[in-house]
This record gives sequence, structure tokens and C-alpha cells, in this order.
Amino acid sequence: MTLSTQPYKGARDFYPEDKRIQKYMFGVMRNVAERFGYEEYDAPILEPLEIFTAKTSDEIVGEQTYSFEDRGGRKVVIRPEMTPSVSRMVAGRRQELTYPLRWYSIPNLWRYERPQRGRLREHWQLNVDLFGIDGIEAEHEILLVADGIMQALGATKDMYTIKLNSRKLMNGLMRDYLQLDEAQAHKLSRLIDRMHKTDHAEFVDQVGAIFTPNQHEKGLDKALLSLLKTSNWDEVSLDASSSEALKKIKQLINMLETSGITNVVFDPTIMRGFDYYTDVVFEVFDNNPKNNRSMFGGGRYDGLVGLFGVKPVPTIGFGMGDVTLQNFLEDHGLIPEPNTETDIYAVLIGDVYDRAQNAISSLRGLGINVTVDSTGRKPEKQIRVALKKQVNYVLFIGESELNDGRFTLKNLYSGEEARYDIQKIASIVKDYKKT
RNA sequence: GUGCCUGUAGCAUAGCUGGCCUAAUGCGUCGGGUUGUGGUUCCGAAGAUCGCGAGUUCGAAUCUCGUCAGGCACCCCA
Repeated sequence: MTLSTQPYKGARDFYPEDKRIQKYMFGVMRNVAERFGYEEYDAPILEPLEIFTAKTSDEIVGEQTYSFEDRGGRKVVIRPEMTPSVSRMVAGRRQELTYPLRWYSIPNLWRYERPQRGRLREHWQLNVDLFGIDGIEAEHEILLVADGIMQALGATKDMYTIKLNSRKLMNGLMRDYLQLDEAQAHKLSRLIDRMHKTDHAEFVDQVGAIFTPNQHEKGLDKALLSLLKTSNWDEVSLDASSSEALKKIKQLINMLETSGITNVVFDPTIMRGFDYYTDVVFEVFDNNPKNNRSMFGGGRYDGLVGLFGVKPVPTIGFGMGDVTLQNFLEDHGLIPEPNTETDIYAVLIGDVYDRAQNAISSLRGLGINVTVDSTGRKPEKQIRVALKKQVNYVLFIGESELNDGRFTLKNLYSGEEARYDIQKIASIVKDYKKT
């Protein structure tokens, strides 16, 4: 029986050309996160089942995790998301950490799903979290980071939209304004989440089915539908907590606009699947109709750290998946030209492999990345390889150079060619690298 | 988990109303065009049990069924 060369369903091999794209995306993420003072952490890929059962969505834990019993009979899960892990870590050092805490990580996550565009079984996800700030400044900052990454990747404001909502607002709306019980409210959130994908007439029917005849008589379902349509919530008589949540959303939008983020809107249909969100939630959408799903999102989850038996810490964060992000970059032509790591491709002429070593290791010692062509093929073929790999400089090493102690450096793009000593070669290549 | 679509060299495709198929073309890979320098071009080579299994037939890449794999949508979500 022959072995399959395919990677496991829904998981990817990263050949160098793929890895390069990933390195680029992760590099931008790290740069921006660190520019805001976020520190990188990591955690095990395997976690005890319980930390997910509490607050991740039932469907994900019940049907979409890789879970099994270890040899000691412990129920474990390959993490489907990072938030419970980071909450566990913060709770573990609740007392000794200095707040506010700014942490980020780029973990790989697994979910047992049927793969399709924008969704695989294994993906990587940047997680950026800010612990210990109660005020709106936290929301503001976390969105600046998210937007900063998009900007650093070359996205312009017309390419994506940041949509904001508040769980607190929606909960209050459903409980006090629409007078729904918990089961009704839960059903309705799911429904609203899917609103844009559902046929409107059907949506109206489904909403109607949730309300009791009594509630229907009061016109509550109609009130909801018109609210979802207009997004004009000014006349709604909300209770204190909800109207505060609504005010916060408006204030946040103002602050973001002042910071130059103008592509941000209030959208009451943004719900987010996880159960742990407590207040502001947001999702970033690709404006390209081809990708009508949300690219990434996050929100405030003030209660999660407290689940580990310590005093709660107010927290806000977001997760940005590599698969959807890469789709976005590809569709908008934002993937940069691949860049080789090789600075110099050493072309050996004649049987000089041994005697060329000195020069090559000197260059490497000076911080130059040198690839040696040891195939013994003729120079013409060696140059072709360098061209194919998009290396800028070729260094010829032959009898003549070895006798001279100086080597022929050729810039493959300009065609310039001259002999220099090792020091000079290193400085020329370094100058080039800077540009 | 449900529905729809697709499987031909490493990749992209042609062939698919059954026989001129001993499966073609392009890209890629390797070698060569007299031995120290360019992507073009020219010549040549390697590389495919036509996803797998069964059936129909004198004859199957081509038709039928099964199976596996992949893609897309739903669900859910990044």
C-alpha cells in the first residue's frame, strides 16, 4: 500500500512559498502588537475539557473539538480557541501580575469541521487581549491594534468595515424591552446572528415564532424588526444599563473616528458565537461581496478569569484567523512579492568547493546569508537557479578569484559586476539589504 | 452532520456521443547546444497502473454502480 502525500484533512502543509506568506502576516501582527506594548505568551495545545465547557459555545465543544481521554483517564481537548487558556494563565497569577496586562499570541487551533473556503480544521489565530481596564479606553485601544494590523498589511478603509454591538445592550433589549425569557432570548440572538443570510420573509416568520401570542399582541416583534432595520435607537425607552451600553457604543465610535478610523459602524446584528462575551463585541467584515463573512472579531469578556476561582479581571480582546485574513489579502492583491532570505548565491567554477569555504564562511560571519551551489553544474545553470530563486547577488568563485583573494560579485538585476574583497562585498550587500 | 459538484504525469489542462489512446499539450524538473556568466530560444530525456473497486461490452480515460478523496454551500465559525 502506498502512503498518501496529502496532509490531514483540513490541515495544511506549509511549503516554503506558503510559509513565507505566513511569516509575513505573523511578522506584521507581531510588529503592530508590540508597537502597542503587547507581550507574547503561549500555552499548551492540549487543555482539560472543563475549561471550554463553561463558556465556549455548546456546539463547538460538543461537536467540533478533537477530544479524547488520555492514558490516565483525563478528558482533554486540542484547543479550539485560545481565550480560555489565556484566562487560565492570568487567573493562575492573578495576584502577582501587574495590570493592565497586554498579551498576545499566535496559537494554532483545531476544530473538527468540514473544510471549505475560509474554514479549515487547523488554523492559526492572533489573539490580542488587554486585561485590567474597565473603561472605554480598552475598547478604543484594542480596536486601534486591530485596525493598525489591517493598515500595516496595506488594507485601505474602503476594503473593510468594523461593526460594533454590545451584548449588554442586546440582553437588556431582549429582557426588558421585548420582555423575553432566557430561552427566547437565546434563540433570538442566534436568529439575529444569521439575519443577513436569511431570506427576509423567512426571518420575519422565524422571529414571530419566538414571541408568545401575548407578546405578539403588544407588537414587540414588530418593534424589534424595525429596530434592526433602521439602527435608529434613539427613541427606544431602554433601562438604565442598556442605554448606558448604547451610549458607550456611540462614544466609542466617536473616539475611533477621532483616531482616524472612519469605517466603523453600529450594527445590532453582530452577536458573536461565544457565550463569554459580556459587553462590547465587534466584527470586521471584508467589503468584497465575494467574502461576505466576517473576517475576525472580538469583544469584552469580563467574567472568564473569575471562573478560575479568583477575583474577576475586566478583559477585552480579539482573534484574527490566518485563513480568512489570507483570503482577504489575496482578493485585494495585498500579498507582497516573495522575498528570498538568500543574499548571495555562490557560483563555483571548477573544482573549488573546498578552497571556497574560507571566503564563504567569512561572509556568513559578517551576517550575510550565502547559498552555495555545490552541484558542479556549469555556471550558466547555476545562475539560472539564482535567478529562479530571485537572489539579487551572485558571487563567482573560481581559480582566478582564489588566486587573487578577491571575488567577482554580480548584481543580477543591474548586471553590474566587479571584483572586491570579502569586507567590501559584505558592505555592498548590506547596503542593498537596507533598501 | 445535510445537499450539490469534481477526480487524467509534480502542476494546469485536452480527450469523455466507447475502438484511430501504445493517452496529448503547456508549465515545471533533468541533460545537451565544445568546457568562466542570464531569464529568451533550440534539441533531447525522465515522468500517468486515466483516484480505487466492481459491472456492462468483443473492446472502457470515456457508460453504470459502489467506494475513497477534494471543492462549494448549509450548520457553526476565524
